[in-house]
Amino acid sequence: MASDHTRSAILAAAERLYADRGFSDVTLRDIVAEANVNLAAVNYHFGSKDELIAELFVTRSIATNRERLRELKAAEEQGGGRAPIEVILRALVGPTLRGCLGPENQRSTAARFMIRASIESVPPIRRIKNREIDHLRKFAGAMRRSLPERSDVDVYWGLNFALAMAHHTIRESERLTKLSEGKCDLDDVEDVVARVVSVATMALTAGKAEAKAPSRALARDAR
Amino acid sequence: MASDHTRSAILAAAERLYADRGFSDVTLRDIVAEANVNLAAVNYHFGSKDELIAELFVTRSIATNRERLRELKAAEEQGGGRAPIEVILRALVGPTLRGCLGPENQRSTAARFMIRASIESVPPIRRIKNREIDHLRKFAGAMRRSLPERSDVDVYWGLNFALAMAHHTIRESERLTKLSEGKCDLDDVEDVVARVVSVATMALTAGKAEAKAPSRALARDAR
DNA sequence: TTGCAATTCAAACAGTTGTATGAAACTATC
DNA sequence: GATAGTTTCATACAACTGTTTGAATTGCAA
Repeated sequence: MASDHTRSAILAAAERLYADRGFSDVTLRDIVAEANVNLAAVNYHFGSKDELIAELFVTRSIATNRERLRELKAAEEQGGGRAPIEVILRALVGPTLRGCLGPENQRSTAARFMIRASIESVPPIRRIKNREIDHLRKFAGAMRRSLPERSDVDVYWGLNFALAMAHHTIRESERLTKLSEGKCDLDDVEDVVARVVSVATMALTAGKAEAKAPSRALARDAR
Repeated sequence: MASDHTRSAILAAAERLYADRGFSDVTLRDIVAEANVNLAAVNYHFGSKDELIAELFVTRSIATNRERLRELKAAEEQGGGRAPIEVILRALVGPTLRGCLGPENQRSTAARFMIRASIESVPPIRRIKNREIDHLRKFAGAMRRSLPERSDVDVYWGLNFALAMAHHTIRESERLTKLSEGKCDLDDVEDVVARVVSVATMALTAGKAEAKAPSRALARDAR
């Protein structure tokens, strides 16, 4: 078999362009130009544009989920099946935040592509996306084990809010910087992670006896 | 001057279609079919597709902002220039949540259109969107007055997280319903508002002496 | 080297998009 | 009721989209 140079060049170029400019205004001609391959190569190697996008998404989805689950599993094993809620939340939002924020040059194309995918929702991705629910269910399970006294509804809402803060902060990072006139430092990723985890933890533990909401100072020093 | 029947039919049809299906896959031909007008009417009345979208967005943006500011102003006047943080947050996220969630038949096309606009970010809207920062600044100001002991950075982060929870919940309402197997009731809008406001309030008040985070029970009964 | 399959390539295709045109229909004023 | 200005209409246009085609080229096995 020949080297799949062309194939992987297309994948890399497509991911980069989609991450930078979104799905809606990146054409096959943009991709093949960036990859320095012929236009027909996309259909030859992937069948169609949609199948290219789908392959990209599936690959990255598996990788991201594996990374998140690795962190989660490590935490649960260390805690004998019950990880602290902060650690679970950190495993949930940390990888994505770290991949999408921080200094320009060390942002991950893969993470930014995944955020685009979660935002723009093109047909080929929407079709696959249902699987991610199974993935989130694993986190919901871990959170329930960590907070057995909490109702399921509250846990789901906490999970929802944690993802909300992480994704929205990534999506609107530019606006937040402008609004705060640079006072909110989006380059300090670990501070952002700490803030999101802190608020989500409060959301999940407030109103209970053992609600030990991490102080703001703690969140800020956690870097 | 003649009645602007055609003009407003186009605006209404466009808003409805954009709200339902997003900007990317609604064509001018879809719009004129829905509005029962001729294809050329759009360019005759608005100049171009982009100007149609821009007019739609500007109109709705002004209306939404006016409603939010009305609630905010009322609260501040009643409190002598200092509204409780919960009330400010409610004025910020309440109108949007109420317009986008709740029973199918009473959802507002306008609100759903605005959410689309905040999600998909097409060029004509992106150009205008900077004004919204000025609008958010007014809320940031009110929040600072309400929590004078809090640092600016914390206030901006709180504002960011409040919007995050509201918008993300709207965007991913379907997924949350599926994930929770219907346990999270997205039709109970006032409960959703209460949860978002409650968590955002905690985020803004935790770690301080007067931090009286509303109990979960309070949030749930606030409807 | 010869032969064959896999890959690349330029070119063309069919479909859709937003926009422009010029004639027709309407509306109001005198 | 003729006229001038506005609005509607069918139609055409040019640009762009993803995809297909068939010939050229390549790489490898016999």
